Amino acid sequence: MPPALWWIRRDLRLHDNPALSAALRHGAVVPVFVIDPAADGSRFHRRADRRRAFLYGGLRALDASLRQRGARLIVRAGEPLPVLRQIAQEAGATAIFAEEDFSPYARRRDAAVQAALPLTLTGGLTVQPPGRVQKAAGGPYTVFTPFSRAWRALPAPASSDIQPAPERVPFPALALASAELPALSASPLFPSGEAEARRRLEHFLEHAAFQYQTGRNLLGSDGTAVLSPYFRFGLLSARAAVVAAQAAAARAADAEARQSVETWITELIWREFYLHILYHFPDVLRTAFNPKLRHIAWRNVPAEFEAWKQGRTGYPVVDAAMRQLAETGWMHNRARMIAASFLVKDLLIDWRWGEQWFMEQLVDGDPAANNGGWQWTAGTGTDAAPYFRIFNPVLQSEKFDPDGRYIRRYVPELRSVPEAHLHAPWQMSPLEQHACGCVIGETYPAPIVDRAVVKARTLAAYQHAQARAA
DNA sequence: TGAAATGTTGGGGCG
DNA sequence: ACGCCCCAACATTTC
Repeated sequence: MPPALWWIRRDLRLHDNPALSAALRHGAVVPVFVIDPAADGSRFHRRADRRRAFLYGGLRALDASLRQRGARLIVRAGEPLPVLRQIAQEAGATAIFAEEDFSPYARRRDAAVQAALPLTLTGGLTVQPPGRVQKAAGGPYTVFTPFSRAWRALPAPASSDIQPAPERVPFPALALASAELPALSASPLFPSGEAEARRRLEHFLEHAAFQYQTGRNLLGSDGTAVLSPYFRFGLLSARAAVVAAQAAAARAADAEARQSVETWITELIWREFYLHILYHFPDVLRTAFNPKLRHIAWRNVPAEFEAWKQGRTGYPVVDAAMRQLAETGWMHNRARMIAASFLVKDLLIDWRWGEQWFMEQLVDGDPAANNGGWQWTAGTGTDAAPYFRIFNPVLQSEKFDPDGRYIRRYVPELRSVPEAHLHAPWQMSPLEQHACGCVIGETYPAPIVDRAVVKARTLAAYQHAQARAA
């Protein structure tokens, strides 16, 4: 049999990989990754070197695993179609297999390749592909709860559905050139690779998963799985994760622990929901899903946007969140909601500015999930938070960082502030400020907005937009 | 996966 | 014993 190309994009794994399995059934396999300047230069990925470093680390790990199995990864840079045509010719390949992706760019790219080359797209990015979860009357869901009900009503994946990593990957006896991956320094917090992803999943499902219901909201503790970067590049199969979580739920000690694991599965369904939404409504990347909220009179004050990005808003929990992002390339989910709500509802800055910044900074930055989260926060999206729902950063901080561990970890200027004042340090008297060495306006910024006025301002802007659209 | 204002209820202190 | 008030706790409403 002539060989097949396994075109790798965001499925950097050997286990449970339908594209790889299809290529293996075809014959010898040439694993290919194309460094695509159009994708790398796009609005969301242009400055995202941290994410790129994680991707390249994953490719190096994949190459090492492939070499243990008799194959290797071929890396080429250029436009996908001519590059694939060239490699297919060099290898004498008669088929190309790839995992289907659903962003508008990915769909355009794949359609162009498919028009010229024998490319077969497989599932694997999601447990349920778009189109499988449909309303009874037909058409896509736009509200999460019924979507999740329909998702759960479908036959659950079983452990027998999960393909283990192949023991050998037959590779043609050819000298195929491969480019060096650019050297980018990777974050020590997120060692890349399939093995690390699986270790994290196993560890989570043995411990934190059983207290996930409450633990996931506590900013200062390790209550979440921190798997998002691994899902982002398919170092972990969502289907394998669901099967493993179902097994964990079955061995849970009590109903509460079982419910916690189910809540984590619900988060995976949110991931699928937003991938489905992006597939059915690609315009969400450009404008609000809700047509009535497409023309909000944002204030968009550049200095305030800068303060938000740098974590210098004067609101400790917001600043801790933004500094966690800048320092580590990741942010706790609860913190994402708080920081995003502050940008949109308190500063009245266009949610797309925040979406863009998150995409530049996040190791796990994914257009579907990130856009879904921002539109949810802004109240412009599918199943969105109502526009009048405005987080109070002080209350959120008291509730979800009660001992201030999160704030103290990321905002060193506040480390010596007593717990009672940590969430709203501007309320300290001048005497108290000097006593703990934190002087508002000098060593730590004064709040950049007065929360007493933002609520009315934001409600007016949203109501005005709605009235104009009606 | 909100916050704040307003309304309701019921226990207990007190004259 | 009774009515009155206070107030915490909870429910409802509003944005």
